[in-house]
Amino acid sequence: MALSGFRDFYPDQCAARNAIFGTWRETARRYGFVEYDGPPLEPLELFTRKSGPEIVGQLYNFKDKGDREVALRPEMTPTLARMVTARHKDFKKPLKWFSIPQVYRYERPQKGRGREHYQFNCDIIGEASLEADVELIALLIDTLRGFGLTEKDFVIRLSDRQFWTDFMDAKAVPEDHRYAFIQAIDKSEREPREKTVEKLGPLADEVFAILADAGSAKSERLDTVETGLRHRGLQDYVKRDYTVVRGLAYYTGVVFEAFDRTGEFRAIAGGGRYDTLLKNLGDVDLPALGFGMGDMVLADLLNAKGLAPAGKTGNGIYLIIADDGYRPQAMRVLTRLRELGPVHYSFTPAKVGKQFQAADELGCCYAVLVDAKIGDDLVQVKNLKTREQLDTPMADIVSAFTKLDQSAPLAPVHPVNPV
RNA sequence: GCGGCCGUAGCUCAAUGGUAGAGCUCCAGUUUGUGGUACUGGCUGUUGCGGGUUCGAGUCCCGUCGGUCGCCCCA
Repeated sequence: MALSGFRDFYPDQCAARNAIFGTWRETARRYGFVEYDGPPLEPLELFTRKSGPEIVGQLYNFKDKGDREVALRPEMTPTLARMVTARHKDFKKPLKWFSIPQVYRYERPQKGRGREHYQFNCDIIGEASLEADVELIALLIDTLRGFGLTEKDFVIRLSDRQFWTDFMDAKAVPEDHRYAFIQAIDKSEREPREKTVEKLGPLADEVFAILADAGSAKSERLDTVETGLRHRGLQDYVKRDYTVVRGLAYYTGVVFEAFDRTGEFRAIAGGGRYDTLLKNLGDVDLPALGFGMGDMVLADLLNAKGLAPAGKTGNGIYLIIADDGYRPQAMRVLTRLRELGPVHYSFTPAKVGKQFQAADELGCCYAVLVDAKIGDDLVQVKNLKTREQLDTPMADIVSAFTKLDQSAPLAPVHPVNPV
């Protein structure tokens, strides 16, 4: 059995996972994002520098054989920051990069959360304009739409971290209370009101008024973002909600989280602007923003909506050897068929009926039968769905497939698990 | 780290404190070269593990390990 919190991917599950990856990649590329990757193992210090020593409790970390403190990456942003700051002069701004890393955390597994998952990361670096925020949120929306989800299924809750920073400035909240203040807002939905009131003190009434009526609080940034999304026809996918602050300390501007409308699942995705992070980590002053989306909550949601990508593996062509004496000639046919798509055949002599049954069970669309007629370079091609069959010279094999292809597309020529 | 629920065949589950079973899956057949159904046969268990109560424990009790859901946390 796999370690607690880790997953085995049997072929059907692997195909389903790869289908998710496929939609992620396709959508990112349509937005002009390019893919990058980094090492799964990093110096421990890379993560403590960004998040403080407390994070170690949630990491898979250890000493390697060279006595180096290392950790499996819990997130992609520090790696991205390192890669970008090291070579940022090699790249024209803004950078639009995405990645699908497997990330790890040492926590007790629960629904939608294991000790590893794949996280679709999209970041724009080197662009201060709010147009980038609009573009990134649009990409998030289109990604979810790419799975067949609609505005009835999910909503992006939009907020502005800077709004709260300005608010705390205006109310002269002392520096050492600000983290707790933000935390209290973050938890206000899940905690009893009295507890939040206690934490917020005299500002409680004002804060609750803002949370209850997002329209009462001014944010030009959110006005601009909402207008930009309206121009794209995406206004129904978002809702202003100042309770979203994101736990992370490093966000500086517009932040957002994607939730399913039923509230049954935890957040599907989250992100925002982190304009000062690259300067703090790498001493390169570049504005940046990004989001992350995990595969587990997404898969749970798609399952619940009946939108899970088909995990069926198989199909292709089954090569039937009518008599094992023709096996040598059949191998020549096999090589030719392999140019067209996935081909299966029996490794050992078997009755024709058995071979047809095997073809069936594998979900093959076509059978190609080799018998005595191979002496005249003829093979029998059969559509296993319609049961139609015909003899054809090997040279015309492709047109035979086409001829027998009634309604279904010529499945064998399409890859089964596109990645 | 804390709490609820659950551990019986590969899977889903039965079995009043009294000889551990079924369905599905898998494998092999149903006589000679055309498949999904049907039929026949076969494989698989230290009932998670360790103690205790009892004439007798899959069943009751204690512990432990594992799973799952939630809390904490969420970078």
